Amino acid sequence: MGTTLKDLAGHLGISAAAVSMALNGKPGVSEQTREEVRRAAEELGYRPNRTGQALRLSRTNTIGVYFPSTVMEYSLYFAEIMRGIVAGFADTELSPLLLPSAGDTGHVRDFPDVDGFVVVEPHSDDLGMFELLRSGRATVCIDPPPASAEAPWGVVEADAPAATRDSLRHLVARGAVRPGLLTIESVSEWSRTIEASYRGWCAEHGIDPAVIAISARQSNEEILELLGQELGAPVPCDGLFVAGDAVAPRIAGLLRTMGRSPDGGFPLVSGVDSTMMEFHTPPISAIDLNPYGYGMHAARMMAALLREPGRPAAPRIEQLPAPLIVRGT
Amino acid sequence: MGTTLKDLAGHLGISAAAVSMALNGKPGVSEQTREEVRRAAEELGYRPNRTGQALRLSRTNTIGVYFPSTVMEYSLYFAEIMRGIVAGFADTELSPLLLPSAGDTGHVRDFPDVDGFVVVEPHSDDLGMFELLRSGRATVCIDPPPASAEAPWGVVEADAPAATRDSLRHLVARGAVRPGLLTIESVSEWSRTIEASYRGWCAEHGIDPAVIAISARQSNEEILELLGQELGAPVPCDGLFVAGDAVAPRIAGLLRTMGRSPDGGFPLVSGVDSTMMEFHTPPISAIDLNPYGYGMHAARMMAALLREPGRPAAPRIEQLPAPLIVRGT
DNA sequence: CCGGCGAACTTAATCGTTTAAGGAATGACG
DNA sequence: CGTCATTCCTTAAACGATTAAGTTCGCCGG
Repeated sequence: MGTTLKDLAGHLGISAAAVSMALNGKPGVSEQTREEVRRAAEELGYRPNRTGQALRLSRTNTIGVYFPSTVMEYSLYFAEIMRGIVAGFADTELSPLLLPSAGDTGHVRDFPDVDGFVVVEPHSDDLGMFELLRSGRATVCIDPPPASAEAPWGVVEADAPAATRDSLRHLVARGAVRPGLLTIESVSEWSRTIEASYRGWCAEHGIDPAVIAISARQSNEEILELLGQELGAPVPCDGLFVAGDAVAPRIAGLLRTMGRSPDGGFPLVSGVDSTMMEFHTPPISAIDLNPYGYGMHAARMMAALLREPGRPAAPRIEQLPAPLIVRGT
Repeated sequence: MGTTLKDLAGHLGISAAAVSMALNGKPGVSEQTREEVRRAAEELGYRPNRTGQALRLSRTNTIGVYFPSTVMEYSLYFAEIMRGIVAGFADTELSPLLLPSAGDTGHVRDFPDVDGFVVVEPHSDDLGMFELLRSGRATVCIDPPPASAEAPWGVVEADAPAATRDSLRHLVARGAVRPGLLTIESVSEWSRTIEASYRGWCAEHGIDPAVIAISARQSNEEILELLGQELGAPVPCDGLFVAGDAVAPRIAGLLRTMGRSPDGGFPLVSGVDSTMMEFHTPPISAIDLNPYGYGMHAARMMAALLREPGRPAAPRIEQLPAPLIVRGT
């Protein structure tokens, strides 16, 4: 094993307590001793044993990262969130631990010794998430949880209403008269907010809403059928805001078989950007949700919350900008 | 806090040591007492404190999961691996901890208190990976590490040569005369093995190899240029095995602008399957690498290795089948 | 000259668990 | 009846850290 506090103390001929106080900046040791201890610690490569600390302080400095398994079903977005979380915790004293999701049974089998939870996309159909929020431990959610859940300590979210309006404006600018909305699920607050914003926008503009709701594993034939209905309506849907990760290319492919294309009169906006949109032929305009930033900010917020005493009176909410990236002609 | 061993002991009027022995199946307590202890533990909801255990046993039951940041750059595959790892550890006593990657500096800033590492795709350009393998702790790699690295304890890998041959055979069956290989990186043993297998296959069949090497963030124009060269060769490349995650749809899009299509004389096989291939228009044949299974098996292997005393004499290697999923006409 | 005080340490307790060592009771056996 | 092994439990130490509660010692003021 590595150097322990006792090793250091023995080496210096003083007590372990003195070494601890010296290293942690606590009063009770002379400046001279403190400096000597620091030097020796450096020299012997002393690293405090986190387990010992955890036991003594009853604080593990470990954060569970939880996500419903559906989040990853079809997702580049998820990988970026992970990357952000890892990066965000990298310069704190905390470490992210991956938790199994308990979507079905609703029982998080065994709460590990963690100080808090980062919950990625709390979906209303994920029972485990409710349990985590009820646990009383620090929680930061990436995207807001449903209203029926216990309030989290903090939330990192996108400005979905603005993103929706920007997207619709862009579709209209590209010639759409009755832009539609395609959603892939309705269990996240994000997609619910988007749908509400879309309907609000339609009401404002006197447009009959065209909402196509599909699921991730639905067949192309079925989706084609749904698309056909809206495209063949009296006032045809002639543009789409696709709210879901990695779905827009799939829709673009289907539209192509109907003789429609993003650069040929049927504009498309993806609600979630990724390299897939950037390098698609033709490129697809998209909302940059900055998932890496989400993860990063969630981690930072968690670290900040744990540094403060107690839990905040009201959930801390951080809204990240979600700009529209315009692509193609 | 929860119920402790001492609480239980007090409740039963016996010593904490007896309770510990009873619960851990150690000899030294009567069967009757053991049963009483079990019942009381159940009743009071006793869960051993992992920190206390960790300190005493100097074993944290926590496993670092490490991956080079490039793995996630463009990847659905990665999300599935994560899901597998989480699921694989879910019914063991171990928990996966996410580690920041140290690709550039090569210094894993601070080894956390973990019993081992699962290294996802050890890329030869990732210096942090070398350090983890040198640490002496238990390591299981998903995909083999480069030969220059310290040997890992275990490896979970795909049968890449077989997958390559299957893919080429399929391309030929679909009419290709000179099937080419498109790779997106050359730092993984996986892609190196594929390239070697491809070249071997070409030699066997008296075919001039057509290898197109691109990088994930290369522009479509540049890739178009490279494709043009091979498609305009004296013996034109007329089919592609695309070794990389989520790249095939992008290539399909580019080929379309050249008047070629997977279902129109230019067959395509993706080296990595995902829902993107399944739902692409037209669907794209692909190798099912079963990333979820990778993660799962890596986790299981790690748990098994840690249960055995010492490290295995030779690296344990587990090869998972990687069948070709044929799609389209 | 002594009480008191602050500085700079040390000692010891503590967090929750495991386990080696010790001890009381019981039964077997010579 | 004494000895010895066996069973079943308790005591105590240990893991590595932090921290409350002593313990010296020098120094200042009265």
